[in-house]
Amino acid sequence: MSEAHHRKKQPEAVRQQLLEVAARLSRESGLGNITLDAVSRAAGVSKGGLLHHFPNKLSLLDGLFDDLVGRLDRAIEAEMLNDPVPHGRFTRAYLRVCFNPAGGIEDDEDWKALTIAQLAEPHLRERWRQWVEDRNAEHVGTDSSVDAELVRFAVDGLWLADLLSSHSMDPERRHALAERLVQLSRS
Amino acid sequence: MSEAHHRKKQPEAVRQQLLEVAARLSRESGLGNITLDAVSRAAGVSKGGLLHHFPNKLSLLDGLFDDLVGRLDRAIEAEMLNDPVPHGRFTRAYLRVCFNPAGGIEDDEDWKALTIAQLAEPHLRERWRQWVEDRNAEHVGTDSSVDAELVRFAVDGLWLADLLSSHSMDPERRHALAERLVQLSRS
DNA sequence: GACAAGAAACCGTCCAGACGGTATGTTTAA
DNA sequence: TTAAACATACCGTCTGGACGGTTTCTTGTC
Repeated sequence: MSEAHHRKKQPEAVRQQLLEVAARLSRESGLGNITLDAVSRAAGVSKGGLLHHFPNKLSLLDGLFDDLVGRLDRAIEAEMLNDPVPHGRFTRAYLRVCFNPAGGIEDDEDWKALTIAQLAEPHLRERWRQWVEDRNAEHVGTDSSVDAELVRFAVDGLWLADLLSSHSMDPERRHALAERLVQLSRS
Repeated sequence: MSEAHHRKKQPEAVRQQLLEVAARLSRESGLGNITLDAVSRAAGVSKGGLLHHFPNKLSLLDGLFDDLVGRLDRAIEAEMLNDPVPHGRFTRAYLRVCFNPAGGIEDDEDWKALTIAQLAEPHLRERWRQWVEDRNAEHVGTDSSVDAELVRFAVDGLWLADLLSSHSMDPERRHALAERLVQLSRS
């Protein structure tokens, strides 16, 4: 008859907590190396409790993906609402969300490392592929120019560099680069 | 008294075979999920044999990294020898090596997936970070302009897109993009 | 509003298999 | 003969997850 057993039930909070802990642990030791034991322990939940929310390990990883993509989608959508120019709108929103340190998405460092970890898992890489494909198809009318594509590639590259580099880039240079990319997205 | 025991000894070939198999398996199931058993079995070597070449799992992963970076360095260096213009030379070589399907590096698909997998492993991510930093420092005199940096970012982004997309990009568009990037590297 | 009754949200235990690694033997090459 | 290049057997630990309980929440009924 443990104390934990008697605490108030708060399924959504526990679920979120599990996802956050899993994300943090995967940053420290790699997504493939996290264990249900470690996640549940660090989240203050029994393994049975974890397995109640995510019936197996794969579904936990999928949950991580869904959560991340959901936040990303919402952040992009919010940015797009502030942009009156249709042409290249999605590309600019993508740029701003990925570019800004903590712009639109919380846990900036965390979610980058998490994304990379997901790209390494073949199953989740396929889901990312699908996401990119869907986004491109969705905005094919406004964001399919060569320039727009180039901008998005550069954003991805800088995103990668951000993840790798220990010290962030020179802010001024960073800003200049961002301006230039925005300009390219309008051409 | 197994057959394998009696075959001719060829340590270097076995070592290379182990690395290749490990790379292939990591593409199929993720780098963190490969096992010594699976690698040794698929390579036609006993686990003891594998552990003779790589005393533990970490050293196998490091070996994978060393091998990949070595090939990358050699391919880049070869490209640089063909380029008479000093300014932006490293960036163009980087571009050509990463851009060309199977240009300079064999097993094109394999090594891309492997790189991503390595970026997911914190320990190897640090080693990649060091590599990038060293290359940038080495060519700081010729390849540190904003444009050069932008080109390298775009290359990384396209490299990522290549990895994700099932069907490769339209060759014509790809070529146009490459031309443009080369041009940018000269400015 | 009371109250049964089922569903949902957990907990604690246990286990079969997998995994990394060791210890030791055997064969080949120098 | 010696060292390197393998093979075989085995061990301790870890891990996913199945399972049966216990508590809280929700819902329908009166």
